[in-house]
Amino acid sequence: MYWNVMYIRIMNKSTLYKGCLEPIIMRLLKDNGRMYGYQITQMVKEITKGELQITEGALYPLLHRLEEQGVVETEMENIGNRVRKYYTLTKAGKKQTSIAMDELKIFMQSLNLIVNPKLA
Amino acid sequence: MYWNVMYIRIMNKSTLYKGCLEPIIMRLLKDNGRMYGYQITQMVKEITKGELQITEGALYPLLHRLEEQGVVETEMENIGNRVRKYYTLTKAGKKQTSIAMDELKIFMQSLNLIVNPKLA
DNA sequence: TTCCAATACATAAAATAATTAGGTATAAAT
DNA sequence: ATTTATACCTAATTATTTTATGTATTGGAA
Repeated sequence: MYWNVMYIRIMNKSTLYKGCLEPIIMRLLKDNGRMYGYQITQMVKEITKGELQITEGALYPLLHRLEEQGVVETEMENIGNRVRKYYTLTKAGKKQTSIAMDELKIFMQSLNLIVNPKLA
Repeated sequence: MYWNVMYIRIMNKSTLYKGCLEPIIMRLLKDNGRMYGYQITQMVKEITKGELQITEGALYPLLHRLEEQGVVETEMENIGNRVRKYYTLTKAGKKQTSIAMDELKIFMQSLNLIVNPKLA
């Protein structure tokens, strides 16, 4: 017999990172090589001390899109009775990640110029 | 007689700042007191050396929403035969801007923790 | 040993926020 | 004279995310 359990989800502390999610994930994959979805959400939460929390509804469709586009490739791994789906950057994906990181840095610098105009 | 002229618009160098536009505008209004729409687009372009370019389609509806919400108030000014619409933060708007700036800073720090994990 | 929380995947509807593409008009520069 | 810059605006579309689901296994606490 199976009972569906409701979980309360408090995931969005900020809506600021629209558009930044993709480069964030690419960066993590670049640093850590091989990751699965749930691991990505946990690592982001840990690194940012809970400030950035990725919702599954944003993450999984994005990962699937990146796979479609050839940015990442996947392999399944059986953990007991459960299946994990690991994601790795492809060669093309690594190139794209470098470009994305350059763009992200420029964006962050630009943001900083606006928020901290004195430090220009 | 009137001829409609087509302008070529190249405005989006990055789609990263979705969600950041509102705090950016609030920050500029806090720093500069009284600004009109076009001036905001030009200042952002100038400060960021052309990296961030706000489209009018994003800016004006956002400014109107901020006015509706009581974050900003407006006054018209006649410049020759033309009308300028100046925006100023309300008292409530200034408070909200402080909060938005705190959030933005935390967001930027979080981004930095992900992009520069060694500097943690 | 039963229940809850955590792990682990996924999708669909709705909301949000931007781009793209138009429209109108004045003033300055070429 | 014509183009570019200034200055406002809106609507349709696109993109991205939240919210709300659904399914299922595993580990720990009561």
